[in-house]
Amino acid sequence: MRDSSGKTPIWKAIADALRSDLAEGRYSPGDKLPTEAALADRFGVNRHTVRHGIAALVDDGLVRTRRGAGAFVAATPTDYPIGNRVRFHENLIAAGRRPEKRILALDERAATQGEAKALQVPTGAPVCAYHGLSLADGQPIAIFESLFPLDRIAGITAALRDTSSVTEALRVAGIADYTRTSTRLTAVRATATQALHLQVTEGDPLLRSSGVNTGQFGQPVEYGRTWFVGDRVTLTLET
Amino acid sequence: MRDSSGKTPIWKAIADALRSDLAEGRYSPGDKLPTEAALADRFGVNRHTVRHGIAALVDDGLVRTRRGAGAFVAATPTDYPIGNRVRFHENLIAAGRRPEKRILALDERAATQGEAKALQVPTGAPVCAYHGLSLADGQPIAIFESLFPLDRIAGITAALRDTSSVTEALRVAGIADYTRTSTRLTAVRATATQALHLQVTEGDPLLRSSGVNTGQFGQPVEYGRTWFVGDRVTLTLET
DNA sequence: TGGTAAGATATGTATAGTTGTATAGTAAAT
DNA sequence: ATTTACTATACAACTATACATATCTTACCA
Repeated sequence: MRDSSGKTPIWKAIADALRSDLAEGRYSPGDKLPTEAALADRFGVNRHTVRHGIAALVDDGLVRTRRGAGAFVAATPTDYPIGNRVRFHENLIAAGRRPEKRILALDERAATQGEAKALQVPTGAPVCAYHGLSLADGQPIAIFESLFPLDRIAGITAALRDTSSVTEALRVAGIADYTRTSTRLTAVRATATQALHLQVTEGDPLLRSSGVNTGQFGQPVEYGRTWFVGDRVTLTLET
Repeated sequence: MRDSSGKTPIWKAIADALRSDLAEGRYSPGDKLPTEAALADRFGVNRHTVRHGIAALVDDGLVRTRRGAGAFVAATPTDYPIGNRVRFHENLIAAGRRPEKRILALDERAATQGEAKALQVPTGAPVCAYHGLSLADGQPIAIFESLFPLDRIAGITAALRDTSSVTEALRVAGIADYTRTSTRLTAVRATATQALHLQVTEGDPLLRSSGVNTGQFGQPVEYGRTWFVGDRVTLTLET
């Protein structure tokens, strides 16, 4: 790697070396790469030169870095710019209630003004807040937050803890049938905390879906919001 | 160059998130906040980063912590800015075919590979490209591009020049009835030229809707894409 | 009923390690 | 002379882990 005909920059040689390591399967998706200091020792260069090489991999989408933690092999070593976006052929009605979930928070609290309005309950009424992360093939697809009015659905919190399926939990809690009244869609920027969970960069475009599900007599039983990663998800509306 | 993290410090983002929770009334004075560990899970960060955020709230006098007990709300912020509200609503079915249009370009050219695939014509087949801008109250709402296969619809270009209404133009061109097969939605960044037309900043989140309209015998007669400004539009899906 | 001890929980503190950023400097190529 | 590639150093921000200390909960016993 030292003065090899002086043509290729050192950082590019390092990037290529790491790239071939990835191609050989030496590291699996999610694995942590050696630290910058270790790589600097191994290649006999300055840490910044290694950083330059890693930055190239990050730019290619092969690697994700996290301050204080390390550099990790990205979930999808092969970039699917267009083809695989459509893999999430989910019906909009099912938005956010598919398998492969990770519960981030599940608690009971008082409804804020906006939430109360959507659920048609008085402000401050007790609600169950279900906050989580949806993944596909280990890759974050969306984060969601569902709110259930505890006045109408009593045991929903415990039910959600068991099943982690909204449909199932509602059924256990006594809501056999429910329908989505309307869905609203818009595009927003990822906040810093959203970006952390979704493993994107702050400010990246997200597709926000919000809607209310109502029970048999038109009473709201769930107010749900979902933020999809624009790069990874295309919602398909069947007519 | 391109790093994987945003600009706002994570601890500050967490502090802001908690602050807005307080402002929205999720927690009342005297209430106990979630534990540091729970918040660390929720935000996907280390416990110390959460502590840093909470420390900021303690410093502001909003929160009081007691070792071994938890963090409790001391006061609620009064001057926390609430996010800007959505000002316009559009029906998804009417996406891109509302009055108040401004034609940006109307010409005939060869279809690209992706466009040809959507229209089910050979690559390079002649199409009519209808490019325009939708406004409401003088403010740009969306830009759209509709493509019509000239092999199937001959006089569409001239018809569009007269009416500027897609439905009307198709009727004039001999397509009396057409239906939208499916609509696909995702979020993208505004390109420089899109940003210019829409009077937003490059990189702002846009809601992209794409779909195909098919004629009486299932033949695609139009491939349309619309980019809505996320800040100004919420699509509402009626069920 | 009431008190106490044990264990689980939760915050506080300490230390070390890792990535991100900023600044300055050196050598070689253009 | 300016740019480019790399080195060198220092510090900031976040992570990881361990442990101390205060509080709450529960069970047990008198």
